[in-house]
Amino acid sequence: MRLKQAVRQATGLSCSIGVAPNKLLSKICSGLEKPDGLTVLDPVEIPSRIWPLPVRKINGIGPKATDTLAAMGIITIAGLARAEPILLKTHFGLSYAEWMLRAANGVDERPVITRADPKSISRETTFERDLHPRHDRAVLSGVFTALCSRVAQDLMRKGYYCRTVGIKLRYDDFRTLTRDRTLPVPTADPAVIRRAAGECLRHVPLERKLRLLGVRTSTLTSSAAPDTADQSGQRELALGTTGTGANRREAARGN
DNA sequence: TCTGGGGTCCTAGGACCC
DNA sequence: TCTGGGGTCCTAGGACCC
Repeated sequence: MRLKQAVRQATGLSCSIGVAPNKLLSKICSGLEKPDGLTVLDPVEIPSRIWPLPVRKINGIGPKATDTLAAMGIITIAGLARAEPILLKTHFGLSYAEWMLRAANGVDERPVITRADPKSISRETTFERDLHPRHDRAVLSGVFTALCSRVAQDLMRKGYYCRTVGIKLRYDDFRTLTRDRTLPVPTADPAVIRRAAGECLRHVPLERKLRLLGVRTSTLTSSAAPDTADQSGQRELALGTTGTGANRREAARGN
């Protein structure tokens, strides 16, 4: 209640809170008495308060899994908790099936983490009208370069370098595809990112109109350990002589 | 309920290494 | 020289979340 008061004082907003033995149950509980709710769950109440809920309430079970479960006759969390493990496994694979069963039984051992480094940084945009790769080439090229610049700015502002650069395309029929390339050396340089993204673009069909274009960077390292151009040359050489997989593959591709 | 812009995690195949 | 097992990295796509 003090937390709710503090939020209201700081923001003027109400909030709903779930107090439970773990993150999974807290998340479910936080939604049970919206708006301005405060739900406290004792583990012994799992059968009475959690099991009657639809499976969709579990954070991690989305539209697809909900549909598949419904087709198996499983609607509630109770039904999921009782489900035959082998049956779940055939539909969802071992690890997701095991996770589902644990979740349905209120088991969740994940630690609370309040801060984590990002895994990827990206920018994307949907056009006001679908653009054709050939007829609207100039516009697309400008947008593409701008996206690369914004991603590079984001990287620099947040203090990261990326080693993998990728693109995302959505066609006018809503099909989405991605391509990515991994660089030998981490970078936050807009020109290097633009070149790598352009390379990705060459490996994609460009006959249809495009609805969306995006640029993504991943395999991030923090600013603590960037390679300067000079050092990277030496590092390349050293890797070449010791023979890591990555370096040999680069060599095989003619880099 | 749909769309948009940002993310995370998982799976799977291929290439390559020891 | 070949085969096999175990492992990593890269790439692509899908499900899911806010």
